[in-house]
Amino acid sequence: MKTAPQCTACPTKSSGIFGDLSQERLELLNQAKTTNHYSRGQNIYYEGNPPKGIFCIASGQIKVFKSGADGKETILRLAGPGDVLGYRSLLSDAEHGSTAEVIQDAMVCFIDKHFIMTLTKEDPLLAFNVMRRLGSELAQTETRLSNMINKGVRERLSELLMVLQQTRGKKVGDGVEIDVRLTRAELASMIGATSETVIRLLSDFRDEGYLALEGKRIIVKDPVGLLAEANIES
Amino acid sequence: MKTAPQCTACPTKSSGIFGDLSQERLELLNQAKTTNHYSRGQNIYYEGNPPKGIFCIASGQIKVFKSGADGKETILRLAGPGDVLGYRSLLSDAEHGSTAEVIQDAMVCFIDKHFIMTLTKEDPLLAFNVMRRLGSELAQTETRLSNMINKGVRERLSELLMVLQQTRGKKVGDGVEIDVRLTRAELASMIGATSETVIRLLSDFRDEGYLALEGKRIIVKDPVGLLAEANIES
DNA sequence: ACTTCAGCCTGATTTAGATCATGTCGCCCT
DNA sequence: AGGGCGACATGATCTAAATCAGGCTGAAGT
Repeated sequence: MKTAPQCTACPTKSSGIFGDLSQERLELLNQAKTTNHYSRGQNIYYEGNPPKGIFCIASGQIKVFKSGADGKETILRLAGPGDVLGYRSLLSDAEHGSTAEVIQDAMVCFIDKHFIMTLTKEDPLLAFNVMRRLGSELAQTETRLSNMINKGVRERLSELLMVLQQTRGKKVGDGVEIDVRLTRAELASMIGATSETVIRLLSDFRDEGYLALEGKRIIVKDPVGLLAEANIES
Repeated sequence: MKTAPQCTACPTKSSGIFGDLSQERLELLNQAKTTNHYSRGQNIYYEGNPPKGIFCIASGQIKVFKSGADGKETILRLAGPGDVLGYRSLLSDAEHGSTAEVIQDAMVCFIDKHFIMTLTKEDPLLAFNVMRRLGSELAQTETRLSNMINKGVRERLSELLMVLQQTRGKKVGDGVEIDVRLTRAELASMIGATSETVIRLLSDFRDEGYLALEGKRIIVKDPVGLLAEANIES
């Protein structure tokens, strides 16, 4: 059991929604939060559960997904350090519309519903940060929806790889490694495809020199070529 | 030219985001807004334009859509009286990610960017209403995304018809008429399908007794049967 | 060490829905 | 009245990607 982290010294403070909080409020938040460690495979909350508060990710990686009728899951987004989970359901006070599962061991702070709601009402800047986040998630989801409709799997996969490379990339000798361990099935469920199709396309991309595949590692070697495949408009 | 409407007496006040505004603030808003009439086919704003403010719909129907590479459009949502357009782009101060086009003659009030931002900062309840709306739009879009991935066109169409029937339904003698005039192509672009497929499925639904089709009118006669087709989980 | 099992990979087959082609109907415009 | 046009309709193909069916590999468990 590690010592509990301090919000006042949280490395994700500036990138999260609490970056603009005053010192006193941050101290209050620090008192109010509780911290938990989760390991790969554990769930933070489940689709259908009533929301009890929000989760602020200090470290690790989490996938947020919906389960369809036949159990097939659709990954809505990945969340890492600085991201906040569960505020959407809180606003409408409806049950969670998705499940959050840890894919890389994580440290996550929990903030009670009542506390965060009060804090948000008192602090317009916090409210604005939340709005901005919701807005940007909405924009992203709308783009994905549009991509689902008028792009093929190949384009969607290359776009996903580009995004992952930018947001989760780690420079290695001969390229940029995607630094989240995702199975092919998970990649597939982020773009609405099957694992077989993703496997085939990854091999194609490797054969075409865009990627190197070393087991679970994916290293992007030719981002420019890959981007061209994605065929992004605007 | 009709006389300009008064926010203080706006019939959509309670359903819109300004329902909780104080009398004084509402009066300020009333001074600040400008009102425009648009007829079918006119655009309120275009994808790629910088946002200048928000649009509050007093009457009429508007479709909000994204255009794909080949010009194929994806309708993101329909907006009617009480709905507000354009605040998403305002928050991130990015260009509009979609186009808004009038499909039924509309009266729309425009509120300047600076004014609405200030108002939102001053009024936590307004901020909350905006957040709630963003949250519910996000939830809806996430559900649509998930449906795109693990449901067939038939299920998506019946779900859409159920939603339209509930949100835009008008009771008629032998059922509920969907009271927005949408072309088959527009229906198609709301569920990621082609107009041909939608035409075929509508005929099927009619043959199966769920609907009556009279030209452009769609009358839902058996919502229970239709709902069963939609196969909605949870 | 052997078994098990999940993740990966590859090939063959199937299919939902797109695309293409063609025709009809009602509506607006000279 | 005729011509043009956009929406609706229906049949015939085509195809991207799912599904099905194996088989391989490496890590975990007994």
